[in-house]
Amino acid sequence: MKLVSPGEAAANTNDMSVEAGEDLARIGEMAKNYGVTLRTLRFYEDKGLLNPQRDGSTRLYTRRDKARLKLILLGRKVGFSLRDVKQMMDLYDPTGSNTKQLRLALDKSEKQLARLQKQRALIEDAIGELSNSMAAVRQMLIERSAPQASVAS
Amino acid sequence: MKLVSPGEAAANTNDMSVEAGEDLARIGEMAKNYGVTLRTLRFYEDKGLLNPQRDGSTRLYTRRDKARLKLILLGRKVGFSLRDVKQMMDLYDPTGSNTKQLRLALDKSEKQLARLQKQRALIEDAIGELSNSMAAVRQMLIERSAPQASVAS
DNA sequence: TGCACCTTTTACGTTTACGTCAATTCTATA
DNA sequence: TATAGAATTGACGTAAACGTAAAAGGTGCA
Repeated sequence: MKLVSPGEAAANTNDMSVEAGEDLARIGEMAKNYGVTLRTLRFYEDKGLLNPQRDGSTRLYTRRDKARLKLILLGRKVGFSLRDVKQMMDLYDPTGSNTKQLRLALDKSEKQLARLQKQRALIEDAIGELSNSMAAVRQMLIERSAPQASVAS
Repeated sequence: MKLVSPGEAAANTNDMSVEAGEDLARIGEMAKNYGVTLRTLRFYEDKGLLNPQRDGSTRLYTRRDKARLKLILLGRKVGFSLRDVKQMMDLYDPTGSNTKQLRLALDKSEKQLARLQKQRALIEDAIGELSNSMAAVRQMLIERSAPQASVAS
């Protein structure tokens, strides 16, 4: 039950309790590699998005977990909720054609795309309003800082 | 202490406990006129953003409250937090030039504008990523729905 | 052997802007 | 007078995605 010492995970010959050639990562390495915190990884597991193996109580992340994490992060980036991501990933079936999964993903994506476009419109609107207000405020400041201009000369 | 009956607030001669010509609105009317809920108005009051008078326990919103509410809603629209809005409004002084208020507003606005632009960039990025993914998914669906095309003929 | 570092579980805290009761009171109207 | 429609306060709930502590167990290295 010896573990890899941190930083040399690649060059080792551990007990291969699962498969040959698997390079397992512990939580710290995962966090570093993917730019997330330990808490986040545990949180995702708690939500059923990840399922690392265990060596005793230590989490060991496989290639599969890494792929899933990548998907989660992509989903997060485009604005899906974790619940959505889970719903889509839960449909994954390595033995089938995954048509249902793909359809669901596409459906959710279309809706999310619409949301994003709406959001963008809102933001552009806000930018416009804010710019207007700023111009007005600047004008008021000018009038207050140089009122003598209309008196002198 | 008679109140205006709902719907005829304009045509009345009430007791003018405050000022002449004030057309006071109760919370329901305010909500309807500004498209917010009662809860929202009470919440804003709780946060010190509004300060309606009272007739007994009934809230009466003055012209001033309406102006403040408009500002709140504008602030909300451009993405300020209520705390920011309050901070800016708290500087308002009817007897002064309000230079400090204006400077603060401008400062906050510049920062908010930067945030909005950043957000817009993020959203556009997300839209791009999502569109890519969707194209990929569509492609996968095509390959799954018509695999006979590469066999037939 | 001692220490620094990694990891674990559990569980409450954070943020923002309200929503949603619940119980009660007031008021106007038929 | 009965009833429906406003209004009140109080207080817990919600959403999402973690943050942050606490207390403890392993482990490699000097």
